[in-house]
Amino acid sequence: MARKPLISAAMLDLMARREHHAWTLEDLQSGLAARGAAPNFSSVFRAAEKLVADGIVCKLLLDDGRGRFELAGAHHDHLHCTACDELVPVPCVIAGAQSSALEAETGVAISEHRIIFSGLCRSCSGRG
Amino acid sequence: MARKPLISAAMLDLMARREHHAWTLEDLQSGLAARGAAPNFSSVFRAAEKLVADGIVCKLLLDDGRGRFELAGAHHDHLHCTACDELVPVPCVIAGAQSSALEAETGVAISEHRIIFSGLCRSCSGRG
DNA sequence: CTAAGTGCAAATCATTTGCAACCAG
DNA sequence: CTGGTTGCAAATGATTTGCACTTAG
Repeated sequence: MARKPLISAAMLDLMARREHHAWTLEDLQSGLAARGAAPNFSSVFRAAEKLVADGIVCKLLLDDGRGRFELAGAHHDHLHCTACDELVPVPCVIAGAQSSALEAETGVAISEHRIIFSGLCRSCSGRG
Repeated sequence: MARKPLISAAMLDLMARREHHAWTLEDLQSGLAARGAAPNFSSVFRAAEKLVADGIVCKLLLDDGRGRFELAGAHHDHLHCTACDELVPVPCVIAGAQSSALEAETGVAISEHRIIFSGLCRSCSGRG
């Protein structure tokens, strides 16, 4: 067995700490570095992609062009805080009926959706 | 006056033809090329960015990492067709009440949102 | 040996920027 | 001359890939 846990394992462990809800590769690399490991960026990249391939982690791309990785789980949407740049989870507001109505109205067939709200997170809005 | 219209003007003209709802820089360049102009990629890029700066065009980034430009207009959301890769407009399904409820529930302050549905467009779903 | 996981360097991709040439006023 | 456009080449930023090395099984 390895002296050090595999990067992917350490990564999951790190993500479970929820310092961030969604992590950039850089977040992951520095987070791992802070916890003893000092993995190469490529290794971080590959470990993250592997977790995505295994369905343990989800990846999404923001308008800033940087990917973010989050632990997979129940569906939810996100708010991208314009103040602190965090991507925070928010419950989904799209009811099945709405998407059905949209399908009926437009003729499209919807399989999933992704919503990014922009604004201030709880902390930055002063209500945190 | 220029013999050829400025790229930005030709670009708007091209976009108004709605061959696509949202155009990648490559779409714009090849579209312009097909209509006589054969602008440099950088020029296409700058013309598009200028239109965005002028508020005439909106830019958005899909998960494939490529930007798409669309004529600015009333708010709407999009469906990214997994079959033909087109980004088609769909009416917004988020009512003000819903976003207010979400703000009240989570403590965030929402200024805007962006929804990308994934699925089949009208044509590809066979209802087109 | 064999496959998985890593590190390092080099390659990709999609822009973005620097700079000199051009053009209408 | 002057500012706005362009073309071309080089620079960026964020991944992604190639390849050799190590190590558990």
